[in-house]
Parts: sequence; C-alpha cells; structure tokens
Amino acid sequence: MSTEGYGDLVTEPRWLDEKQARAWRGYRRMRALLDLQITRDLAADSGLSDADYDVLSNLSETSPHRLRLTELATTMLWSKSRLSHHLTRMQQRGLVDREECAGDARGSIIVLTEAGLRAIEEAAPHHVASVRKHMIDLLTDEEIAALDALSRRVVAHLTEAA
Amino acid sequence: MSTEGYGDLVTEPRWLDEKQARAWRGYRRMRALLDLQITRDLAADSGLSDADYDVLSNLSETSPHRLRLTELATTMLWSKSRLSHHLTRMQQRGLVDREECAGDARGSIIVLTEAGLRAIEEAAPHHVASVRKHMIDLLTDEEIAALDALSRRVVAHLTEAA
DNA sequence: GAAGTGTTGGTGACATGTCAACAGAGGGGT
DNA sequence: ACCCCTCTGTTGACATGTCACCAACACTTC
Repeated sequence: MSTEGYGDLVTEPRWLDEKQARAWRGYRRMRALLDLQITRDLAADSGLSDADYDVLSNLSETSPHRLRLTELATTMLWSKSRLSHHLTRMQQRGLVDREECAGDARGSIIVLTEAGLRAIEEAAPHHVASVRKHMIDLLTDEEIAALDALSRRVVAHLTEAA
Repeated sequence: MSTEGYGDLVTEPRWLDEKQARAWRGYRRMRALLDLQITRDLAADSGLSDADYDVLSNLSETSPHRLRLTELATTMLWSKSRLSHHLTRMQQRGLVDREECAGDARGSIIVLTEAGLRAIEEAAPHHVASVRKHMIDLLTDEEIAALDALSRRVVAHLTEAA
C-alpha cells in the first residue's frame, strides 16, 4: 500500500457514500442557484454586481473609508490584478477613487466616494432581505449554528494549509 | 418588482443578528476558498477545469454517453449559450463530439468521446480525494446531514419560486 | 552605495461567461 | 397548404477573471 497523502487512488479510491454524495451535490447545487438569485436581486434592486457590493461593503466598514489596494485584496481573497481591473471600472462609474499614498509613491489608496457610500447604503437593506428570503430565513437555529461551525472549520483548514 | 414582500426596507431593515451574520459570512468565505482549492487541485491533477469536469461527469452518467444540448444545459443549470461555447472548446480538445439528431433536424447531440471517458475516469479519484480532504472529511456526520437537509430546502425554494 | 531580493500596482493577452439577436426547424389551428 | 408561435442551437459583441510580466520602490547584504 502507498503512504502518499491521497493513498493509492487508482486501485482503492475512497468514493463518497450515499449521504456524503447527497450533501456534496446539494451544496454545489445550492451554491449555484443561490449565487444566481442573489446576484440577480442585487442587480435588479441596486444596479450593482456581487463584486461591486463586496468592494463597497469592505470599504464602508473602514474608519476613513479608504484602504490600500493590497490590503483590500487580501481581506476579499481577490488577486491584486483582479481588484485593480475592477476598481478601474468602478472608478469610471464614480463609486470609488484612487488617491496617492503619502509615504509610498507606488501605492494607491482606494477611497469610497460619496456616490459609492450612497450606493451601498441604498443597496444594503435590499441585499439583506434577499439573503434572508433565499437562505437565512429558511434555516433553523441549529442549522445556522452548524453552518457557522462547519464553514469556520473548512475555512481554517484552507487558510492554514496555505 | 422584487421589493414586494420585503416590507418597508428603508425605515425598517431587518438586519442579520450576530449568529446569522457569522453563518452567512462563513458560508461566503468557505465558498470562495473551497472553490479555489478544488479548481486548483482539479487543474493540477487532471488538466480539467470545474466546468470540464461537470460536463464530462454528467455525460458519463448517461447510458449511451450522449445527451441533447438543452437537456444537458438544464441539468447543469447552465445557459444554452454558455454550454454551446464551452462544448466548442471541449470539442477542439477531443473530449466531446457533436452528432446530428435523427428525429429533430435542429438538435445536436453531445457525445462523450473515448478520450473524454478516459479523462473523467482518471480525474474522478483525485477529485473525490480533493473533496474529502478539503470538505467532507472535516465534517461530522451530523453536519453532513444538516448540510444535506438545508441545501435541499434552499434548492427547493429557489427552484419552485422560478 | 551597488547589487540582489521582495513588494506594490498596473497592463495586455487571453480564457471564460452573459446577453441579445438570429436562422432553421417543429407543430398546432384553420 | 398557410400563418403563427415556440423551440433549438449558434453566433458576435461585450463584461469579467486569470495569467505572466513589468516598472517603481523598499529592504538587506556586501
């Protein structure tokens, strides 16, 4: 027998049992449908994409409404490239702005504009309602607790493994 | 429009409480990290993308390894356009093929090729191992059951609402 | 201080997904 | 046979994400 991390996959794959397979497929299907619905609601209610909302949300939660690009990218789990591209588009729509960084001539500071703040403040109640309607309000307290616990564990595993 | 049934959002938004917010954020974060990891493992082990794997997997689970495009698109929750584009790319790589439909001159039938079958058969054990390692094996039996139950409910809600 | 190393943002080429429009068939009612 | 409506799959334009690479800068070491 092999002692490698995955074991001898070719001759002895450890397939998922019935319950595990149902859970995994269910998760994938929920994920696909839920994302789609949340995205649609957000676009219809506020004209924002998921990505837009996340950026605005993270910026609005900081004290002076501004963050370094790398810092923002890290907390959002985005690549710097992706964020840079997306910020360019949001900047053209007036939702965010770039300031020069005092101490470091390379760095640019991302600032939430007035329009951006208004956008996120108007979008938030609708977004929360959407999340409730399609997910949170459908779950029992026990399921909410379970989701919290298991997601925390999976996230920890994936984060430390890096 | 979509604001019906949400109540008076502007004056009375029902924000998420502490536990709900943790569960929602945890879910979103898990979703992002898990997708990334599974996608990377799949690409490294098999040279396939998530999308490739899903297509091959669905095709291989049918009896004569062939499906109408619309049928495949429906089960995968994909748009016909997306599937058509993606099949064109997979066809160029020799993983699938298109056949003319006997009874319906409009339709095209998607066929799993020999190479496609080999690809999914080689990829599957690694993929299952990846899913186990980063998700399933981290959960208790109760959590698996909870995930199954809640995802089933959310999927049902989103499906019937359409 | 010169060179080597790593960090920060940005850019272009490319892969992928979305949307609207389309041509070509089907299929029912008359 | 004809009109009308629907369905099928494809396509092109466009939005978005990924990847590899770059220029500017900071930090160490010699």
